[in-house]
Amino acid sequence: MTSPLPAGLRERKKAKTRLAIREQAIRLFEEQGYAATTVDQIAEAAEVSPSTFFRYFPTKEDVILTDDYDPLIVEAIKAQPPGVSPVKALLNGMKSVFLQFSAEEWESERRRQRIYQAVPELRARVMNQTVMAVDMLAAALAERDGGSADDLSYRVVAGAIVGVVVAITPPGSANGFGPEDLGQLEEALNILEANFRLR
Amino acid sequence: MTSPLPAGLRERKKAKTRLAIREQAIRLFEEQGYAATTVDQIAEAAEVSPSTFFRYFPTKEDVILTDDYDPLIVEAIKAQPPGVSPVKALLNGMKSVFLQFSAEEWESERRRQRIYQAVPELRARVMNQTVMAVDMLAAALAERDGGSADDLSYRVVAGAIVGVVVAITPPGSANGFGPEDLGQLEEALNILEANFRLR
DNA sequence: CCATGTTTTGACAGTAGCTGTCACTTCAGA
DNA sequence: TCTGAAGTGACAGCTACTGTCAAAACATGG
Repeated sequence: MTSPLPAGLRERKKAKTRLAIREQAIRLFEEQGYAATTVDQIAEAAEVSPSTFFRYFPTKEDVILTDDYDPLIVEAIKAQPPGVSPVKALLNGMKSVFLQFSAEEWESERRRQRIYQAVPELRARVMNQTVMAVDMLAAALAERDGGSADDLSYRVVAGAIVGVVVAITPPGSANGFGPEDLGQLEEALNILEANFRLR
Repeated sequence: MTSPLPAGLRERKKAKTRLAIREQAIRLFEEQGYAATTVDQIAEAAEVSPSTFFRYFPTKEDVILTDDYDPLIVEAIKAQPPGVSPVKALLNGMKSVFLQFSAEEWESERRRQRIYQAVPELRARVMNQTVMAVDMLAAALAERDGGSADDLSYRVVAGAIVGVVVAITPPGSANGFGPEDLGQLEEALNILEANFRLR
């Protein structure tokens, strides 16, 4: 009865169902592989009908693709004062979100990443999301120091930063990105930072 | 990029069939949209059976995804002397390939791009290919001046460069990348170059 | 506590991408 | 011209995904 936010019984049940589907899906993906697992199996394991599955997730891919904290990072970046360099702004933004992760959140995230790193079609979708983050980052950087998001300079800086972030998580990284990798992220961004003059 | 190697009749016929499938597919995609076009329709238009279609292209997506000149660009980059900066090496490499395009090749490439820019699932695959180009570029840059491809610096530089290239071709660009866009590419890379100190 | 309307759900049918198999045709090389 | 290899087409089957519709679960006003 002591639930944090969800007011109605309906909302609570929905959240529960969604969680159950995702958990069972990830479990089955780990056990049998992504392609070998059918939506029917997931639905049965989560004790819902196949049609209900698609009501919660538009496609089978979306079970893995959903990522809740990208917007949080964007907010954290915008909150950085204008004096901070673009690279440091992103680094601080990412750290401020990731450092608040609980052990369970890290573990869950790591499982998610292991799956999509291993499945090309999922990885493609995630990479696309990441590429689209260039737009968000460029806008955030522009807003932060009152410039125009259309300014090519912002896009270049944002592209370079995102490119570096992507570059340090190659397809082969089997264990996913964990707290122990924050160091390499910082190192890579420092290399970039050390060679940037802009702003 | 015309291969004057019609060795056997079989090879010629295969190339012809492949070309016919791709041409009809692109035509139908333009006319009816990607999702609304079935493989059966493409097969019929190209006068082959549906099973033959899948023998030439593993998936419907592959009709659009195939890109022949990425390896050419990599070669052109490796050919750049070590004195040239990484950014200039990539720019020169890309130019040396693109500037040899005929009007037909540009037009074909533009149609291809228009389609995958409009279809999220295709765009995702292309973006993933692009991200994987970071590895190739890092390796090419390392090989060019005799360093190790594992050196984080190379990955950072490669990531930044690829990030910038991606950043200037946003999802909305409806007309695709054409010869008239080479200028903006050069401009963006110059902005990056102007702010790079490394090497 | 009950009657109301709204939301959620499950069953069913249908489309299309993709895979595998098998026999038939077409071509290349000796 | 013969023989083996490669290309082709028809067919069957699985699964992701969509749409419809009626039943069940729930929220709300009386």
